[in-house]
Order: sequence, then structure tokens, then C-alpha cells
Amino acid sequence: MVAQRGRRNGAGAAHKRTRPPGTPDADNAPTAEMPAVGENGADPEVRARAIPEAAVARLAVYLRVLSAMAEQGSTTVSSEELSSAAGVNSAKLRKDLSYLGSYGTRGVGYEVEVLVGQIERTLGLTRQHKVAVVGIGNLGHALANYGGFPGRGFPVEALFDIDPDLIGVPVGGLPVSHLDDIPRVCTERQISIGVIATPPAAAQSVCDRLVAGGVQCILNFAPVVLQVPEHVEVRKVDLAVELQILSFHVARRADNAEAAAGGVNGHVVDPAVMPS
Amino acid sequence: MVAQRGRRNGAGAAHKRTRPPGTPDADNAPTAEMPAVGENGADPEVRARAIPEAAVARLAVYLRVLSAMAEQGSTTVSSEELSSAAGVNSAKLRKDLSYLGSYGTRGVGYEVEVLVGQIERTLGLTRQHKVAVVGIGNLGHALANYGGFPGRGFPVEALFDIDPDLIGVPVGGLPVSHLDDIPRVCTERQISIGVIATPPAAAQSVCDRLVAGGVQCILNFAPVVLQVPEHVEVRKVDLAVELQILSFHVARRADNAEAAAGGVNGHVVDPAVMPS
DNA sequence: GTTTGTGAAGGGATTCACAGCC
DNA sequence: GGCTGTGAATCCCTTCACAAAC
Repeated sequence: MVAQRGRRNGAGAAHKRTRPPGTPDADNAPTAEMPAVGENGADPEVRARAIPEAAVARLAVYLRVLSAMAEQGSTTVSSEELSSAAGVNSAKLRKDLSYLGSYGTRGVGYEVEVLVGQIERTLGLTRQHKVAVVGIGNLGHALANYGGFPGRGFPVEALFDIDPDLIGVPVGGLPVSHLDDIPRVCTERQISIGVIATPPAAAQSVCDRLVAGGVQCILNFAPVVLQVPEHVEVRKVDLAVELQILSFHVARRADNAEAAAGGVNGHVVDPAVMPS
Repeated sequence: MVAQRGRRNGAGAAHKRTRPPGTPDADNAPTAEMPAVGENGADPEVRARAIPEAAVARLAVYLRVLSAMAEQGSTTVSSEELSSAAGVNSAKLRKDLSYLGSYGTRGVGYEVEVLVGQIERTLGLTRQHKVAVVGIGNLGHALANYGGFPGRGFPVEALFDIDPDLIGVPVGGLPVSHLDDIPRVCTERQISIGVIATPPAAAQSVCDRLVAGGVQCILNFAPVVLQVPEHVEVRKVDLAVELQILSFHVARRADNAEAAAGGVNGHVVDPAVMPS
């Protein structure tokens, strides 16, 4: 087969290590961290302009920073400026942008508008992605009221809940439908992204219905690991995990402070840290 | 386990590349993706029991799965079971667990309770981490009402907002204080984690006040890149970025489908673009 | 002079595959 | 027989450093 990138070419089913037929992959749902970009079930021979997953995430950040700059009237930026505003280093930024093509001018920098356009195109933001929100509790409300989600392009076009008192009630201008109608409504309205904001116990069943409704991407706020068929992409936002990661860093820091106890070094150690 | 682990022996301070003295690093704030775990300003000679950042995130997931299993009465698990429930592969799981030490029994598996205990210890969940939530809008409400956050260990002990109508009003049993009081209150109550759920424009200023209040970890829901001193750890949860990553995958998938010609596939909305 | 774009080098994380132990 | 623990290999991402372009 083709050159080096094809480590995955057998991807379809070939060497996936004896997989119990029920289990839908288990390799997905990558901790909201780093799913390999070539990971989905697509044909490998497509000339992947393979842009690393990590870079994709950063492009979205650059886009926001650039939009803000455009609003303030900047017309060009250097990699140095942009990178520091985005919180990365300039080499990384340049490499990321290079995946889009060559849109900079040496000795000068990048034209803000050109970059915005190219990033939008690459991220697929020139299409519309209709969103459904499931679970209209506190979080669901918050999401529904974003009303058209972050900078247009992601219109919320369906809301679902199981609570009879909520059915039919408009939230953010859109009436709430019942969970049972998820497949039908999603199909009818051509929903492409489903957002799960239900309690954990309901999440898997909601997910299944979304998938039945043809939804291909799911953003999961419920603290459960969803099982999905392999053509469905899941990202998860997990509060508990985030807090526990922070906790880990606090702990490590405390340990380090202890270890460095005698050593006088320029480290700001608040002596008030809670001694367990 | 003996000295064997020493592949990092050359790791001394030797090659720390000349860093331009002014630059405040810019290396931090890593897209909520993968900050290197040894990256913070600590001394390199601390005997790091270096556990990879990516593994830390997964440990939190294993912990949740294990807790559920314990509740259901399981007393032991194999790496195969646990890994598939957690959505990773078993080799990765075993490697992750090996960072904790050797707590499995060959030919048998792991004892659920032992694992829970070890993960909790490693993640620093044996201490309490007091949380402050800033910005009591829809999202802030949702967070405050979690009431004691994911499985105890993260009690919410302070709420802040700028809206005069909210000050003093109890939310989830805790009265809301004013933004101006952030530094004082955080210091008094020994808050260790600050959660920013404000509109983007307010986020940086809120962040500064949290830092002034001695908060060392920040979980940022506002769509801005925060600038913080290097001893402060930031994680961010960015809805727009998540959606745009999903958008990218939809787009790529559509491209692939096109390329693969035949093109009988799910719906991928019209090319209704939004110019400028 | 400045700044981009990119091969090449370097590090981390994942996967493989098997030795070691039950 | 089964399952864990882990070196070694691999892959991916980041960083370096410099040639090319303005």
C-alpha cells in the first residue's frame, strides 16, 4: 500500500485483535484528549491532508484570537504575536498554520482575514452544523440559551428532555420535545451534532437514540464512557476528570515542595497549604 | 521494582536551551490538551515519579468505572474488563496502572478496592480541594448546584458574581459574594481551585483576582486564553473548540465520502455558507 | 533587516509482544 | 490454562534551527 502513513490500512477489521462482537471498539472515546486523526472508519487511500488532531484543537483557538484581532482592526499578525496571544510558542503556531497551506508573507506576517478564512474552511465552518441538546436541566438551559452557540455556525435546532412538565415549553425560543422523539426529530431536522447533558444513567440510552437519528457527532457532558459504533465521533467534557487532574497537580506540587524542603530556591510555596 | 526505570538519567539541567529572558514562557495553557507533566517551574532534580499527563486523565476515568463496579459488588477485575469499560485498550490500561505500582495479581486481575485506593491517593483525592465558582449565570448555577461536586472531595465553598441583585442570595445553600471580595474570601477560606464561568470579557480580571487570592488551579469555562503566572495551573473547557473539532471531523468525513465517490451516505447539509 | 516555512532532531505516548508469575 | 508487568518498537507531536523569501 501507499507510503508510511498507512499503518492503519488494515483498519477496517483486519488485525483489530480479537474483538468481542458486541463491544463497539472501545478504542474510541479517547479521554477527550487525543483521538488519532486518521482513526475513523474511512478509506485510508483518501489523500489525507492529515492534519494532526492536536493541531486541529489549536486552530480553533487561533481562530478565536484572530477574530478578536480583526474586530480590533488588525490586518496582519506575525507568528510571534499570534502565538503569544494564543498561549503557544511560535514554532508550533507556524507549523500548525503550515498545514493549511502557505498563507504568510516572509518578513511580514499573516493577513488576518486570509487566515480566518482558511481556518474556517479547514475546520468545516463554512457548512452549518445543526445541534440538538438533550437534557434541559441547569446545564442544558445554559447550552440552549447560548442561542446559536459559539459564533454562528452551530444553530441549536432541537431540545429534548424526559420531564413531562418541560415538553412543549420553549427554552431559548425552541420547544422541548420528548426523548422518545429523538430519532424522528433528528432525522427530520438533519441534526449533525448531539449534545448530551443528562444525568449519567440516561446518557447511554440517549446516545443510542441520537445515533439512531443519524447523528454522527456527540458532545458528552455526562460522566460516563459512551459506547458507540465506529462511525460516530464522541468528544467528552468531564468536569470530574478536569478537577481530578487539577487535584493531581496540587498534590504533586505539594510533594515537590516537601521534597525541596531544606533547599532554598525561588519557589513560591505557600506555607498555608492544607496539611492532610 | 528496582533502579531499572532510569531511562531519564541524562535528564540533568544541561540542555535547557537559551530562553529569551522576557518571554513569559507562552508554553503553558496548552489547549486543554496535553501539558507536559514535568513542565512546570519545579526543579528537575526532584525525583519525579513522572506519570504522564495523558495517563492522569485516564486514571480519573478508571476511578469512576471502578467505583461503579465496586457498588455493584465486583471485587476483582481483569485489565480486559476494566479497559473495555473505560474505552481504552488493555495494554494502555496496564501501563497506566503500572505507574501506580504493582497492585495486580498475575493470572487473576486487580482487586477493585485496592485500585480505587491507589488511584485516589495518586490523584491527591485524599485531601480536600475547596472550590470557588465565579460567575453565577446559567452555567455557574449548574456548577454550584452540583453541591459538593463530583463525588465528594471538591466542596464548593465560595460563589462570586458582579450582579448586585445576586449578592447575598444563596445558591445551592451558599450566599453569593462580590467579585471584589475574591482575593480576601479565597485567602480566608483557603480555596485551592477556582472555576471561571463568567463572560469572556471578565475572565482575565477574575483570573487575576483568584491568583491574588492564592488560588493555584483554575478551571476556565470562558472562551479566552488566560495569562497566568507560571506556578498556576489552568485547564480549560471550551465549548466552541469542542464543537469545531467535531465540525472538522464531519467535514473530513464528507470529503472522504466524496472522494470515495459512490456517495450514499448520511446527511451533510447544504453548502449554505456564511460569507464574512 | 525581518519573518515564514520546513527538514531534522528530540521526546512522549501508544502499542507490541513476551517474560514472569499465578 | 490465564493475566499482569514491562522492555522495545513505533508512531505522533513538538521543538530546533536555518534556508528561502520578502
